[in-house]
Amino acid sequence: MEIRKLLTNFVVRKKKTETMAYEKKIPVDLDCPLRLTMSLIESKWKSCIIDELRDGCPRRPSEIHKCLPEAAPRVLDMQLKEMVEDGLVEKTIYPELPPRSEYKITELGLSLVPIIDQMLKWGEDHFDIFERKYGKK
Amino acid sequence: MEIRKLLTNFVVRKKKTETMAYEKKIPVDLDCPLRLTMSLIESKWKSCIIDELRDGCPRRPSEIHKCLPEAAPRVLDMQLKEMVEDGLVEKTIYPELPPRSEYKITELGLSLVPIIDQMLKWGEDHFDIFERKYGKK
DNA sequence: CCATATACTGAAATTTTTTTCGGTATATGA
DNA sequence: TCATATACCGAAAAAAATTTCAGTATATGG
Repeated sequence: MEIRKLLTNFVVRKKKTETMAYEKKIPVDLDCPLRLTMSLIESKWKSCIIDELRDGCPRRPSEIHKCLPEAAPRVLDMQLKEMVEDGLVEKTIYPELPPRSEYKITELGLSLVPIIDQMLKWGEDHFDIFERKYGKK
Repeated sequence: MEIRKLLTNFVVRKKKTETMAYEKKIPVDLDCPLRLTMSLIESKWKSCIIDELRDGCPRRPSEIHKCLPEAAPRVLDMQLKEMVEDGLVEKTIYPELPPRSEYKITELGLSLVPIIDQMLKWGEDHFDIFERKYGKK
């Protein structure tokens, strides 16, 4: 019974992790418009990626990595992949060697920029409060 | 060496988990205004809590729980606690029995409402895309 | 031939977040 | 006396997200 439970958990976990690498189980939250929007951008780096690509210029993965050096490249890859699936970003693969690909923000992705902007502005306007509260390392 | 490493990890993990219940280790991300704003609202239910309290009326925890039945009560408690720490919400405890307390959005919390609104609107405007893409259970 | 740069991947480790469970306290009304 | 309602808490389990590691492929330049 105990072993069976452990085994089941292991299998489930394994499967989740596997699918996670390819596709989210529940990619977006359709229950509530607010959670829908949040679920598209709340991963650690997605809002930053949108901010990076907002000018409409295509970027190569290595450029994006350079701009967000704190993020593990693997995560950026995965989050970009999800954003492509969600239609926020489009990807072009050039059949060259060494390989080259580019990510470019879509119309849909651009429509999120005003939200990103407001969050940027809010962060700037209230930075001092939180620096006083949590700052100085 | 191996044991030492495991032990260290254990201690760190334990400590992290313990503090987590009381306070976040790095409560907000001060490195970037965008991540700062995100870090205040990106937890699963925080944006919904703000939306719940936006009218300025104080709410008792049990009312908030009722409005967000999908969230585990424990999480709402913890997220409310963090929001109080961050200054987005204020809490009043009435010295009565059975216990009574109320949460009310602050000025700072209210200043996030326009962002919440924009996300709500975006979610409504683009719901159909994602329902077509990911919907129908 | 060999190191390099590039984009990408699977697997596993680690960290963080969320959930579940079992408990605290005490006035009130049956 | 006893169940009820209320707000809350600690510990641990479970789930999810992130990071790290060790690889794949192949044209190009030394």
